Amino acid sequence: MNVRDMLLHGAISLTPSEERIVQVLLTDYPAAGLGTATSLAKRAGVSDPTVVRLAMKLGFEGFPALQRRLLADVEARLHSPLLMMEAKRPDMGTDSEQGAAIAYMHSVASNLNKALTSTPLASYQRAARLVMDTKGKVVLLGGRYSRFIAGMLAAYLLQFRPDIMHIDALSAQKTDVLVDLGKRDLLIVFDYRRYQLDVVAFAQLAAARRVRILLFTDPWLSPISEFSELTLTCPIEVNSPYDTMASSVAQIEAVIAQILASMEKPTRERIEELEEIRLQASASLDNAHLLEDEKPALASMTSK
Amino acid sequence: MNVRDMLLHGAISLTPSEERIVQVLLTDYPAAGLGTATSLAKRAGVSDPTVVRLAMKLGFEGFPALQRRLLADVEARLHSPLLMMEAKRPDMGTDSEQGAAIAYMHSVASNLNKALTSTPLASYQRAARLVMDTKGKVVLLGGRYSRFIAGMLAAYLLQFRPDIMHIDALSAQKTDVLVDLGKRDLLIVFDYRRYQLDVVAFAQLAAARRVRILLFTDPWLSPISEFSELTLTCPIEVNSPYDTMASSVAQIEAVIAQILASMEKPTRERIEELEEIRLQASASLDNAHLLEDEKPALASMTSK
DNA sequence: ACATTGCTGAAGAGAATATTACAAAAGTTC
DNA sequence: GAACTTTTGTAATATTCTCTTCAGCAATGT
Repeated sequence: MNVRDMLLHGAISLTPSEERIVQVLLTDYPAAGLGTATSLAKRAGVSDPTVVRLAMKLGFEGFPALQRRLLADVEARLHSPLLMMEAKRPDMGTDSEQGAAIAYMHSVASNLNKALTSTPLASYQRAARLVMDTKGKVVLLGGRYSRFIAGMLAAYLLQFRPDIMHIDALSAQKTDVLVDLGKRDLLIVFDYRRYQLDVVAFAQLAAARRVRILLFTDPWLSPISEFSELTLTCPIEVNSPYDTMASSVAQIEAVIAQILASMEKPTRERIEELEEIRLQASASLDNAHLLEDEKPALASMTSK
Repeated sequence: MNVRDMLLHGAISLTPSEERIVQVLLTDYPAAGLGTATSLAKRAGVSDPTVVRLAMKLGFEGFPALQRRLLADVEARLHSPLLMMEAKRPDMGTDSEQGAAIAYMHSVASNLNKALTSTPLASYQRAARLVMDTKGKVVLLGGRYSRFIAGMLAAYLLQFRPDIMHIDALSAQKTDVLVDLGKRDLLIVFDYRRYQLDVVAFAQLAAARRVRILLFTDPWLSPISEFSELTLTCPIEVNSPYDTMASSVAQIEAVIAQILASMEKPTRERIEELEEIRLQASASLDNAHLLEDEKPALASMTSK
């Protein structure tokens, strides 16, 4: 079993600091682990003994042992047939001209795959628990674009628990919200690169008030990560001047899925039923269609 | 210049022992050089000082310096998209119990792949043209969840053309907007299943006023498709009581990419520059971090 | 045959790194 | 809110690694 799988599916419970290390390691796997233990520690913002402890927790004799295993992985991967193909990759002409949209979709797909391999299950579990165990309010906040993601998550969460509050546009007055927040509350903040000053400032103020913080950001990490309780990262770079948010959306949906899974059966069933009913209600709305088309699965585009 | 090229095309004359080292290094590049100097020496059947001398001969300050350079190579090679795909491999029966989030992500990934193959390029091109050729206003509207996607698209479009208007919550008063709309205008509407009555109604009224309609919906088609000018579909079903919106997000981003691609160069460059500048501005925000590590590409977070 | 030059490895000094021990801080539980 | 457990970082220690010095060795030229 290679180290990546150990980190992703490992049955070991990780402490917050250890989780940060794992995150760094997975984001830049395995290179991040091939330097010294101290360099890895610094990158993860923890101390070197913590790195060593993690190595031992994983069953290695010490950090060098883990490193040797990583090296074996590198070797294996660099000799894989895929890499040979990679060497002579033509780079596709799809891009430049006409097929921009298709090229873009491909690029998003590979981005999503990266997301898949760089966030361990434990992070989702923690996020789910963090949200559901919070006794006080849950406040959501996002940046210029990411505020829409915050909104989505808020819309979902509303169905699971009370006291959800989405701060859409961050005006000066909105800072007043902070007055009512304390250590029993949770701030979920989305801050992807070109980290917004006002968002960071808000989070900082919240942190000062001991509000717990769940941060969604990119692998470069928003400054907020320094005082967040849990940070979930997600790759965002695609072949476009803009970053993609598709993976981020998938990520919050995954958190929702995790919450759903960790609920007691009765609760979950109630919600599923609720959703079922809504679906049927809407279906009856346009029965007409359903009667005409037996297999709508591939009907895609019509026009006039 | 990477180390391999230095070894291959380097203009340095090598002693026999050094040549053996180079050979080993090239045979198993770069893994052979990532351990200790002594281990490499042993593999080449020479002594460690010889390895050190070689490193210096190549212009490095010492063996660790050479090693750092090798690491950079690894990173570059391992981060190619192709290898990411290979690394993912689902395996595992993660599903049912604990791994809900991971299972969900996989499911989204396959959903996205489906999206990739089910919308022809032509649709994106038409959508792009429709948006950019509209002389009048562009109004965006979505349902309970999809209104966030509408918001995102609106946020992007605002940068490309004037007269963008996002109707967030659909109140009775908002219908008044219709008064000002006519056949020179465009309504972009998102309506995924459990098609919302009010959204459908609004679209219907718009259609009656000859407003052109661009519809984003699922393969089962919202009733709006009957009077829309162009319909883009996108699979949404995943293993969860809810539907995913990740692919929909990817889709609108793809439309943006297409718009960007079909712009005249000057316009596009202006926008790309704008984005560049924003990015740099935010980068300088945490320069402090980047200075510490030699390889900032992934250097990400330090603290305390 | 001898001297010169350059290559190489052994050994050890010095530096960097990993690890342990301990104490402070944070979180948890009653 | 106090006692407990857990987690984390600091500082000291132990280990490992790099690199320098030097002496032996081989090749080449005189």
